[in-house]
Amino acid sequence: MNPDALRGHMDALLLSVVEHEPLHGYAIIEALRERSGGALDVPTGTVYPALRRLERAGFLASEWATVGGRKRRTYRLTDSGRAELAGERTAWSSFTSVIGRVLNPQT
Amino acid sequence: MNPDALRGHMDALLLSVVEHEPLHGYAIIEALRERSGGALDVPTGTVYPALRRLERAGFLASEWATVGGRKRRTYRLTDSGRAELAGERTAWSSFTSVIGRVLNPQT
DNA sequence: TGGCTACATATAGAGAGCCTACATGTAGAC
DNA sequence: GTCTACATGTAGGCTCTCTATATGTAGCCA
Repeated sequence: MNPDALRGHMDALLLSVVEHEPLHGYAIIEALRERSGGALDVPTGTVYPALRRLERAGFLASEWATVGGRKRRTYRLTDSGRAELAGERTAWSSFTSVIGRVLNPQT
Repeated sequence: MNPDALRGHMDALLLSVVEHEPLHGYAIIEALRERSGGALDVPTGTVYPALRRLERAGFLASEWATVGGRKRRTYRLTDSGRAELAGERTAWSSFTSVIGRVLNPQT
């Protein structure tokens, strides 16, 4: 998967993966890999800064937990994040529609 | 349309628009606008450098023409570009499939 | 005891592409 | 004489994703 293709869609992916259950960074990466059938293997250098950015934006909230001696920062979706995710889904839908129409026009 | 969303897809858009007829930069911008129903309004500062990049890559070839006293640089798809476009279409298809599955998983 | 793997987070710096803003020029309408 | 449409191009900035590196715990195995 070409990294550039993900530009501007990473936020939606991250928000959607914590929609129904709070997850920590490492688990988020695994969830993305599983949901995509292995196609998405996002490096930690992408995910951790992105999560912090989304928290700064108010879409996520985090708290520390210690599980089995290991520290985790667990992220959950805020109300604002939930609204954002809905908007991202709509945007994704119209995005694919527009690009699809240009790429494969039925003449 | 969020500019970042287009990242990595611009090449496919440009190649697809000159697939069946050579066009010059200005006309390419108009064609993108028309094919997208007005949703895509790509600035010249994006298109002209991108076209040059695609020519350097061997996917497009250009020649100058003068029409009505105005100079145009007309771009046509090369054989290599045609192959690239086919690849981009396949990549687009799998890209939307993967992101769509993550964004809206049917549980 | 030492080494390896899985788990877990984080930052610095590079790379690349799309954008804004600006520069330049012709043709035609009013 | 001014404005709009047509037409191309560059410089610099912005932002996101990636690679590479750093740090540390827990558990397994030899």
